[in-house]
Amino acid sequence: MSRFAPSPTGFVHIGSLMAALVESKVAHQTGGVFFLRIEDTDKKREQDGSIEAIVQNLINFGLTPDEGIVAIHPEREVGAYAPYTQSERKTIYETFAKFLVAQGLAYPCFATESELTEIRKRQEARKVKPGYYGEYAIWRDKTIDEVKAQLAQGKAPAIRIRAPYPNPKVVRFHDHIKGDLEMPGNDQDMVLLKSDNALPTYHFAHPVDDTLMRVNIVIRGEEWLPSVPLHIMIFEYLGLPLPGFAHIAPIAKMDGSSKRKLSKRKDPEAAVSYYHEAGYPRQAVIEYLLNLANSDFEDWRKAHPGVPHTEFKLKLDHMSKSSPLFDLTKLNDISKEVIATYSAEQVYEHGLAWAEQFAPEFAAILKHDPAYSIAIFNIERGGDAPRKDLVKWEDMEASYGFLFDQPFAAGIRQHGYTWGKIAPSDVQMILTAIAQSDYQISKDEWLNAMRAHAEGMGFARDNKTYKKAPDQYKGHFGDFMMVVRVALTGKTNTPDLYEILHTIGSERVQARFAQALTALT
RNA sequence: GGCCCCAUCGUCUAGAGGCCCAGGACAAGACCCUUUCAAGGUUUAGACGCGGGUUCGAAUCCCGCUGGGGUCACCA
Repeated sequence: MSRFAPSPTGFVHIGSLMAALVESKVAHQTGGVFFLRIEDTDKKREQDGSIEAIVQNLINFGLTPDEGIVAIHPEREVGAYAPYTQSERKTIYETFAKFLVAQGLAYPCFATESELTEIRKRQEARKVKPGYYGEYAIWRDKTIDEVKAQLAQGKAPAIRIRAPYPNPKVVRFHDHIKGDLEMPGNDQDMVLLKSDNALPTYHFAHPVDDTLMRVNIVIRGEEWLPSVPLHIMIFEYLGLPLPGFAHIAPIAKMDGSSKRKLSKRKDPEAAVSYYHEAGYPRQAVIEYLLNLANSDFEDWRKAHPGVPHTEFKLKLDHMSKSSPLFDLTKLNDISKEVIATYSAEQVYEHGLAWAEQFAPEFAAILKHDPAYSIAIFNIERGGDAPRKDLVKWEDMEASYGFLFDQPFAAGIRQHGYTWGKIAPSDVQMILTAIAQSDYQISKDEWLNAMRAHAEGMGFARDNKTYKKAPDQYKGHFGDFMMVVRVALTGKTNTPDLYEILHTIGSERVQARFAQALTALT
């Protein structure tokens, strides 16, 4: 049983997606349940619509939770341990807090914000460690009457834990990623329940909820590592069994000469939505993340082509202890490989889904004649050497748009034809000769026919021949074919010409040759 | 600054005392193939942060240093 427990701040970080991925995998490969719990105890930071965004992102990346908040609507909540939204669990936390107060393990604190900053200043002046502890914990040993007096004035207390001071015992625990760890025990009287709304802090909600919801492994970001002693203390005060822990190193990037955690403010690629918008197939993002999590994933992928990544067994103890640098180039490579495994139908389906959301005009073109679109995506696809030129759906129009009439026409209007070093008169000669030629023959026959044309017009039959005596030729066969390519596509780099010819059909072929010819005169 | 974590090619990493003058992938270079491009094939360059131990033997174990990161809230 594992959980993904984000707070609804309107932003899903790529590191969170990594955590959710690891959580879901670990739960599923041990026959457990992966659920989503919303940690909305800080009402100030909450953003409208962010719960929907979280669920949607999880669904987009194929990490739909089994329980908890599982869908946007209509039936949002599933599972036996509801509610899965912390603000709806208030009485539960209060009950646990009362239990602690009754035992003298927690106490009400009426310290104001200004008193707290005052304490901090004093600690700074004395050069002692900051915080609410020992002699600085001004409400630690107040009498019941003093508490009642505040209450009578209508003041609401925060509930703080009574930490052992000055000699907390050393905490030893095992982390499934980091290994055996030893840290000084907590001696700070941390807040359990907040004064303004009596909602719990993360530190308190985590032991309570994860126990009640039967979480047996807590997988979360490494930023929580320093507060593990506090958490363990709360579990012990409450008399609850400890879950397992696994702390994931954050994903970082280079900023000048220093490394830092991917930042929500500075780095667009920190947002999970970035990948969705750019049109990276979800499988590519997930496989990239899997590769960061367990680097032997790529060996597994090579050995098991076509097998869904859900079959891959993730090993927590193989995860890196240090922060990896995010590498967009590597993601692109993986994405290219992923798309290369897709059938033409799949490319059409995924590409269209992306375009409908982010490029509606191109979507309309794709949908106009689905069979034609699929035929286009079928060029150089399948077989042992599938074409690997598409990284993400965002690039689809640039790479394949010219095979559709409207984008082709628009491209010519914008850039015209780029004949390069071939003289216009030669271009005309080539096109005139080629325009009527038959291509309803095998590829080899067609290429031979083209080569014959090329040689007849003074082009070298191949690059090698040309290089031996460049002065004797107008160019080599490649130069000749480039003229055909540009006339047909308006571009200098395209997939295989023979396949293009057959895919776009003789009507378009004729029209395009004719258009190029008129453009010359 | 205190506490904690971490440290192998540019990047992600393999490596659990001899299998390692350190292996793979991405990126870079070269060559081959080739109707352009993208691929594909072959190939080159590229790392154990430093200093001490332990040991017949250390990338691997221990100590110190250095460097990087995280965290020190009534945010999560």
